[in-house]
Amino acid sequence: MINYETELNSEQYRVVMEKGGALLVLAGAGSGKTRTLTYRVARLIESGEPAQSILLATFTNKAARAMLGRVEEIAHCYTGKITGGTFHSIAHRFLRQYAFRLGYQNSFSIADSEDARQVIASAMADLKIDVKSTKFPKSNIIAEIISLAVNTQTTLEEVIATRYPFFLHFTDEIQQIACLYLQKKNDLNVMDFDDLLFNCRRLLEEHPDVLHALSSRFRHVLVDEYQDTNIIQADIVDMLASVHGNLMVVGDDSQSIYSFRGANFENIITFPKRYPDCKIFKLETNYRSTPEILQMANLSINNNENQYPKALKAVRHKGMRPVIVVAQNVLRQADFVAQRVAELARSGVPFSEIAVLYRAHYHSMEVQMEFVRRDIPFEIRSGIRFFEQAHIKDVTSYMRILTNPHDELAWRRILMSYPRIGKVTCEKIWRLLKPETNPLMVFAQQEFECHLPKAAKAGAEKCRKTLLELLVIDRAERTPERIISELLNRGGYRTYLQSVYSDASAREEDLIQLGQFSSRFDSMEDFLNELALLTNMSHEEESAVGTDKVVLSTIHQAKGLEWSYVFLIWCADGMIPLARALKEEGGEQEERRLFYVALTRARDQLYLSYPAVDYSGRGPLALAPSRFIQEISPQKTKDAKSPFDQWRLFGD
DNA sequence: ATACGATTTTTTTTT
DNA sequence: AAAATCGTAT
Repeated sequence: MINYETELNSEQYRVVMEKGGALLVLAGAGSGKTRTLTYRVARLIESGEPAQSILLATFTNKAARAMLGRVEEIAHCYTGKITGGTFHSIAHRFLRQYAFRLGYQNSFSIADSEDARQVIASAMADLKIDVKSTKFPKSNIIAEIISLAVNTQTTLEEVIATRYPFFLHFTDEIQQIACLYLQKKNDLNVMDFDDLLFNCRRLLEEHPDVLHALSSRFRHVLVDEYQDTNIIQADIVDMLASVHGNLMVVGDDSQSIYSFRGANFENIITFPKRYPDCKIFKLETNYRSTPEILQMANLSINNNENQYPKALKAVRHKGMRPVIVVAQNVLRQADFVAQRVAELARSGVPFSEIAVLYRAHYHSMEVQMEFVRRDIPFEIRSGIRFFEQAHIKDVTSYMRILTNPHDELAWRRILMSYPRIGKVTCEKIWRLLKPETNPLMVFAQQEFECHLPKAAKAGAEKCRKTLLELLVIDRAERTPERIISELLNRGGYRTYLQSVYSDASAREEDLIQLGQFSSRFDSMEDFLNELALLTNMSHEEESAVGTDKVVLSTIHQAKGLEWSYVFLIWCADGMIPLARALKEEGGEQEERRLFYVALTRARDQLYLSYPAVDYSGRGPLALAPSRFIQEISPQKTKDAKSPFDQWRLFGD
């Protein structure tokens, strides 16, 4: 039995023990939000609620795994039957079962952002839009526009008018592209990330029997990070909780930082209007940070309007005031961070207690180089995600062809990786293969080559041979692991890697790891289906417990995490807030929330640094401190009440 | 006409 | 670092 009263404070205890109904929990940063959610799930299980009747939506799959793992520890139970994960992965699970009700084949595959971009690019090519002479937006921008329209449930025109007004005169063309994109996705039997959510809602809306089945099943629906949900996600939640009405949403409107992908913190603001009988709880005791860090964070976020009034109380003892570090230039900034990290490490601080945060991935370059130079171990949590790297996509494309020979996107990728096969030849080949019942078998025949242009024959033959190597493997032994080893050893992929990349051996290591990782899945189909929704290997997370590394991360990816020592670099105006983000409506407030999230990650010490001069552009550019620092600065310097100290690093 | 390699530009944030 | 662009070779 868990002793809830001693494990939780009174605020948390009330939330955990509350019977049910609509519950809104406003949880400030560091107030034990995850703990509360975890104990509530444990309590539900302990009080006899069957695991399969609980749904827990979190912001990352990792968070769901961590929470459920913790529930198992404290409640000594099995949580495998709890439906947990991101909205995308939950929606995916429902759709695997019911996609045919929406006119999809249940074997639909998921297009990640790169796939989506490529389909859009091909739609643009079909429509003969000349990108060059007219300054027409690139395919990734079009993808963004289309995605935003879905996620905010507005028209394309509105999205363009509010966020991309300089493309208004292209509205017609963009509409055509969107239309063709929709059609192409249907032809390909794929859903992009947005379709997962949109179709999930459509499923519940249009099929009352499915809605009834699912909403009867989920007696308790819990949602974490509710401030970062969009309209579709909120609708899905409302519908899933409609039978039993036990819906608990947890969030902090001050930490809403995902409006760029359609998140709308109105969801959390208007929750009491949608559920007039809801009970509101506040967790406002901060256990994480020193009073000094918290004071600075509170001071900053108070400059925002339209938020729930909050008063985060610190319980920790006095600590060090946050420090603003003005460095002469970018290199000095990196030098400072590395120097300080080394000092901390020498005084016995584990590297894993330190994080370097920044607004945009490319801000981390100099620090990375300095860490390498000084042999400081670090782990980067931003930039290209593991599963989006070229070599990972290459080998999984072979697997996709094997499991589904009609997977056009996979064929394209594979074919174009061979010499003298480019866009045009690839299309020619696919035109021949598409109508076949089994394109793979046709391609594997030697006679197929007679249809091809001379130049492409050698490449196509090589490709055919590689595929044959894979086809002769016994069906039972056709695991991702086996396929990877065949590709490397007999399929010539190792040679290919070496010829294209300078870091071929590191990529090969990745592939071996990928093979091992895949063994957690029941089948290759499962593995491939889940792949698009994964960001990094959970393998790494577990090994990370034992490894001692400094974390380098964007602020976005640092959400929900904490460290004893936090460095926030590039705190110059224009970098945070990012100049580009300020152009959006409400951009400054969102950037301020981002700043708030960054500050509240720190437990003991917080360093905010910026270079006084930036040499990366054309000519030197003098930088001012972030407006978020200026607006909380005291009028007089060296004011005893200043929320921070200031150091200047100049000269040699 | 196509494919490819050298050169230039351009970086927000993510499921 | 990766993508877009441009000129050259096939």
